[in-house]
Amino acid sequence: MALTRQAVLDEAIRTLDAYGFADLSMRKLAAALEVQPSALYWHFANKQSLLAAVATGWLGAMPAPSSGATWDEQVRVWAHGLRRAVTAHRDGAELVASVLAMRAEGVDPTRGLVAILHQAGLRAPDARAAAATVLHFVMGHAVDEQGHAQMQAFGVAPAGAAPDDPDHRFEYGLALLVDGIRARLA
Amino acid sequence: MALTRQAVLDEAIRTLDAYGFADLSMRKLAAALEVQPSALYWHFANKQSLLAAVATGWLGAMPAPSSGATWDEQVRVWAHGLRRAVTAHRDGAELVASVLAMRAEGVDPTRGLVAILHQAGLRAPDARAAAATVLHFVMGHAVDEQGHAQMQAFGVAPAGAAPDDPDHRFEYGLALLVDGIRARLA
DNA sequence: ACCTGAACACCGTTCAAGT
DNA sequence: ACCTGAACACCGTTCAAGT
Repeated sequence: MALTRQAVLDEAIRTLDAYGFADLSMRKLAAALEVQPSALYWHFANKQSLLAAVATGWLGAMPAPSSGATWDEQVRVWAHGLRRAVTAHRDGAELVASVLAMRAEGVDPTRGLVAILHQAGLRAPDARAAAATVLHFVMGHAVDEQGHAQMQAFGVAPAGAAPDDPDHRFEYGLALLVDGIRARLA
Repeated sequence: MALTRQAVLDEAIRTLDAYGFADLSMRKLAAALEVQPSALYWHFANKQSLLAAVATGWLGAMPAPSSGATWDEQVRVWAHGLRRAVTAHRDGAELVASVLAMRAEGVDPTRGLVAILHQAGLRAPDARAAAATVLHFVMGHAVDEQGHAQMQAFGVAPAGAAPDDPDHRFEYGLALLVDGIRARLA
């Protein structure tokens, strides 16, 4: 069976789930596919574009904004959708964050949110700034949450007190952002 | 002259400024110090603890909260202080973000901010959640800003329209967060 | 068109041995 | 105490050559 672009992507996600982002290498991936490392470079220009393709797949599965709801409900749905999309796989948030950091062509989950905020009444530049703020919050939270889960899984629990519930922290931060946006609409 | 812990740290920052975070390796650093790579492991347990020490140095230089001001002004000063601290050197935000992600012992810039927010009237768990929200915003923005500056420096300008001013985006996001916190105090 | 084989230029880290 | 030398177990990527 010929090696397919999609087969590489699927195996990359399996390798990610099995070994984590730090240990997701082209060589490990090639070994899992029973192929030489160099074979991967026929299907992808380099590792970054492979990771970008993985991230694009996840982000493309985000739910479209439901135009029937109020702007604040739409913002909440968008934020939860992004969080779900990037935390569905081990170290997914870290992978997506790394892809966003290198600004891969056309990988911008923010577009839908900008439209929502503009529709709500924010000027275009303000809508972009507010959307970036929400994006940074969701990604930062997701990376933090997954990294923390990873520590516990390896039994490296930090010495301090019991940490706060991630779900509660997420809801609190999101509510705070929504209130901040509301203040700028009035 | 004997190799000193501080000398290693200083040279690490110089190497960072010269080559960027991705190309900051223990071997390059050793070469710059005219020493074998293994010599560094006498002074630091591993690369992560060296990076943690660099980040700790930067974060330790953040201005202490000025207790004479209103809470919102203190939050603004804290956010600007963190942004300055992590963007002072090339890829500084990325380095600090990576250190925060691995939860190095005692590297938590959030302590001062939590105190400010608790003093302002937020319950302790809410103060921690709000502080984390501000932290994620500042770090996300700083990583984004420095990554973008890097692209331009290498002449890889993206095709789209002219990007918004980072300073404006930062001020807007910060004002939004402050308003959101205010809404939860009332 | 699609993949192998072999190489190039790197990594972080360990550890015996030297001084 | 502090560093060298040499090794171990890896990386991403390129490229001629095979089929």
